[in-house]
Amino acid sequence: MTTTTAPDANEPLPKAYDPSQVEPRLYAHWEQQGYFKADPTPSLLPVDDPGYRRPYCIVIPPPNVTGSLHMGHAMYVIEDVLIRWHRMLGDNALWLPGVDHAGIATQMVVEKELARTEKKTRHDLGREKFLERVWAWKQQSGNRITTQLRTLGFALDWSRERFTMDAKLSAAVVEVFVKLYEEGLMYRAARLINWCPRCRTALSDLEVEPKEEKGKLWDIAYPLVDGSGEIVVATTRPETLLGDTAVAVHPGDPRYQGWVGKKVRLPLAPEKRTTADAETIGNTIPIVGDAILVDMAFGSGAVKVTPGHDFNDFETGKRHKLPLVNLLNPDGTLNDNAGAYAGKTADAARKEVLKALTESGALRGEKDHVLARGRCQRCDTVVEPYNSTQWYVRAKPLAGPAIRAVETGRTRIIPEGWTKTYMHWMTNIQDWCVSRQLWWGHQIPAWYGPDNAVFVARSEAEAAAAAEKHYGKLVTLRRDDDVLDTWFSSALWPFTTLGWPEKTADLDAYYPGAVLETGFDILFFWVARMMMMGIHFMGEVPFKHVYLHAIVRDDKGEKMSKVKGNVVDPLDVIQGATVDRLPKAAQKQYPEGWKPQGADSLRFTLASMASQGRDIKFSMERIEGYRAFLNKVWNAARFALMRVTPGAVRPIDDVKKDMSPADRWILGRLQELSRGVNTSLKEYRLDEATMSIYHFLWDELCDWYIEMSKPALMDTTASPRKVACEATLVHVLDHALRLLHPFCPYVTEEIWQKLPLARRPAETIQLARFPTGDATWDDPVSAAVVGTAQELCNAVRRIRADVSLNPSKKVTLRVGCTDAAKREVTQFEDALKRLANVEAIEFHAELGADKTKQCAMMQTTKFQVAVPLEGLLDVEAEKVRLAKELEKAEKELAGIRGRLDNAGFRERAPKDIIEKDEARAAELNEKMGRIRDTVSRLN
RNA sequence: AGGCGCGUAGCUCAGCGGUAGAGCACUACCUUGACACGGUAGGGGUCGGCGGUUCGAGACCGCCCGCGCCUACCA
Repeated sequence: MTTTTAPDANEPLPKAYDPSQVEPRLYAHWEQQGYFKADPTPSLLPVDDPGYRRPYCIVIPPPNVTGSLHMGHAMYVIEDVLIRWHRMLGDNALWLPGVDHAGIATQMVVEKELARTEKKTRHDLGREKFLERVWAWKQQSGNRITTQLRTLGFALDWSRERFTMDAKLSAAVVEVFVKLYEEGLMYRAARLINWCPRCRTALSDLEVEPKEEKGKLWDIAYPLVDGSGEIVVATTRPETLLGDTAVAVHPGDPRYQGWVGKKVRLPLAPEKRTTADAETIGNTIPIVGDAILVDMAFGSGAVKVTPGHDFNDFETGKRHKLPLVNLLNPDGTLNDNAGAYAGKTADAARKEVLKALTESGALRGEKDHVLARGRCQRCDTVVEPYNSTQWYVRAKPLAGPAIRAVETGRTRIIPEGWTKTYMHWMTNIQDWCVSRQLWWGHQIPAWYGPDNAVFVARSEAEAAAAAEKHYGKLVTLRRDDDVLDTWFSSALWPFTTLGWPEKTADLDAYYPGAVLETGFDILFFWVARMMMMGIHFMGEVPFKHVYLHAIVRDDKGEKMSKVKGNVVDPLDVIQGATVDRLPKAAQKQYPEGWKPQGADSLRFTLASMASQGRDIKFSMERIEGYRAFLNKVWNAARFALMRVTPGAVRPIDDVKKDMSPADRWILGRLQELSRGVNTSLKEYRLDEATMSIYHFLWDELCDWYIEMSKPALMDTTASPRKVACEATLVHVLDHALRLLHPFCPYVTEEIWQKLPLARRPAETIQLARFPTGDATWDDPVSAAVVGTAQELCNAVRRIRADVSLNPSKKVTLRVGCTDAAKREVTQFEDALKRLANVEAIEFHAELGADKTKQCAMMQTTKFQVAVPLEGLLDVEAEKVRLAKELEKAEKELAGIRGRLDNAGFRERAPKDIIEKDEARAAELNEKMGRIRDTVSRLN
């Protein structure tokens, strides 16, 4: 295996950058060298100790252990950028990797597999054998995720990799459960929950997705028992009438004055129904008055009340002490309370109920109605409100401190707009149902005695001891079958991963984390709950910042999902993919499949799109564009390595006196860039940072600095100017690569290792200091000089293009300008000749008529530029061209004039704005005068 | 129903009180000794609509239209 990071410096770089030749080799080397491994020791020293290093910790949002990364996960690049940036700043950075057991999702996958291959259910196997299968599945597929994370180049400390079901983390979950129980924050209660009949488990509110569908609203007449009339109720679920235990009307409704207290007979309902309290009731139910449930204006103003199968009705039932009739079996079929309909599914029962009601004449109307039904987030099955006994976390006492932590700024949410959403949810928080009727997960540490007395304990032995004390004798205990919601263990992730409940050095050094970075879609699921648990168990917030990034969508803006078939595997982008692996929509556009783009291109693209909006649309075109950018950077380095004298260059401080204005300018720009990148990163503006790096490297370094430096670099002897130029070029590349490194670790490391640096500050670029800007290199004077040269160069190029002069044809230049401008420009004469392909430059104070004859002319702020065309000049075309220039200037001047002529503007606008406008107006006037002059000479 | 967000060049998106920007795409010319994954130049926008604040408004305020998301409810 090749592990060298310092390939032979004499070996020229390949002409084009090929990530596949670089990335796997470098990652293996980095990991082997332990560059990602963190050590808490320096952060445990006193802050004023010279060895102290500020901790900077991010725990990864754990992906599903048996899943596979999709483009959304590739957004981890944000965390990698932050970690690499802080490590280079000298902070003690830890990025802690790990995976999550993903209870329902994983169990479902294994159950499906079991059904497919062996035609068995988990019950056929039994709990123990089934769990063995899941663990085997986890072993088998668990590596895929970590391989993907490595391929993306992430600087994760693999020595600290965690899994939510590790023994230690599982023990921590039990510890939290027991503590919450002891504090009265964990309780068991019977109430309606969301039940997925397919998964056969309870779900939390957040795991239910309401989806609109077309349905019907039926009117059904219930006859009064005393025969004095009937009451018509409306319902979207007629079959639930079998579970009705009352009809509610508004107490103030004139239509029903005196009806409250009367009884109606439920059509179709069996004569004996068993309530949740194991009492038997019949099929006559009372009319109750309820102002909360009933809206007089809706329908008939009378509502059937089904406490067993509707959340509002459940509350109504409590208010009026109504019995609760459960109609459902756990699999969603109707039970004996449904009488003749027992054993049928709800849908089948509905049809029959409607038929029977029609026949009896009780059905009074039917109309179309749009309603939203909750569906299981995992399997899309319609979720039923279902009465059952579950474990709950009392949320309000935990939410209070989590609200205050954000109010007081101990945790800051970025972008700020999400703060309001967080507050709103926290303020209206409901108790959290945490038990799930699954097998894969953390089994609830509760044991039940013969009389169902509950013993919550850290172990079976502890529970047995408590039971013995309670009963005064040994009894057989039965453990709670259920497991905890996956998000319950995820909520503990920021501290259990660091060793809690043990007091570890990691916990001391790295808690609270610096930032929690994730998609906004799990703000409630995860972020809010980590806040509550972190504060409660650690006494301190789990992280100082919460950065919520936008969601990656496909190129049409749709959320990526397996169902839609638009999921993109980041590895397919990095390594390339055959056409059959592409999303359907992309197959037409890329019939040959995807070419490999490399991890750096993907990383840079995602970082550049990580703006503060809500959507990130996946775009292959942009990735291709940034691959071209990295190739450009590669070639700039290739050029430098080919041109620079072999051996180490001098440090820039040694050659300062020999530097050209271009050298000083690019060094000044580098400082400005360094400051800008740090500022942007501090505010999580990765998009801004990538844009400024891109602009610097391509537009300023490649297009101007390198081009301007070529004459000096081509010197055959080691002239002072050449030495200074080489030092500058290598220094700028060194530092620009460091700035780019957090985004593109591979290409930057590969190039950096080959640079002939004066001083190599570290064995890897990821441990080199991140540039923060050194103001002593700021040089506005040189910047102005370069600006002047660019102005002249641009004018010549523009003339060439405008008169369609072959770019390869050399021209002579006549320039009219002040002595000062001439002095500036002559410092770049060689470079200018190259850049504009000019043979010779004649300077004049003023270009008179004799000098502009047969010339194409251009007037810039500082220069009159004339290109002699000896008989080639098309006078008419030239007139048109100049007229266009004139028009452009006139338009600009008109705008400024409009402002300057406005009395209000002159009175109220700041002075510097007015002065700027006046100066520009004067410039434009001068320019226009010269253009008019030129035009008149053409005639 | 309430909340949030978005609507700027063909596409994707920055800008958020002082002369309309970038990338990609497009057009013309160019195999100049790092790079055709390149170079040079260029075209293209009454910044969703209507009002208001201001000397000045994509930018701030109000209303409206369109799209998206979240929360809650809909017998």
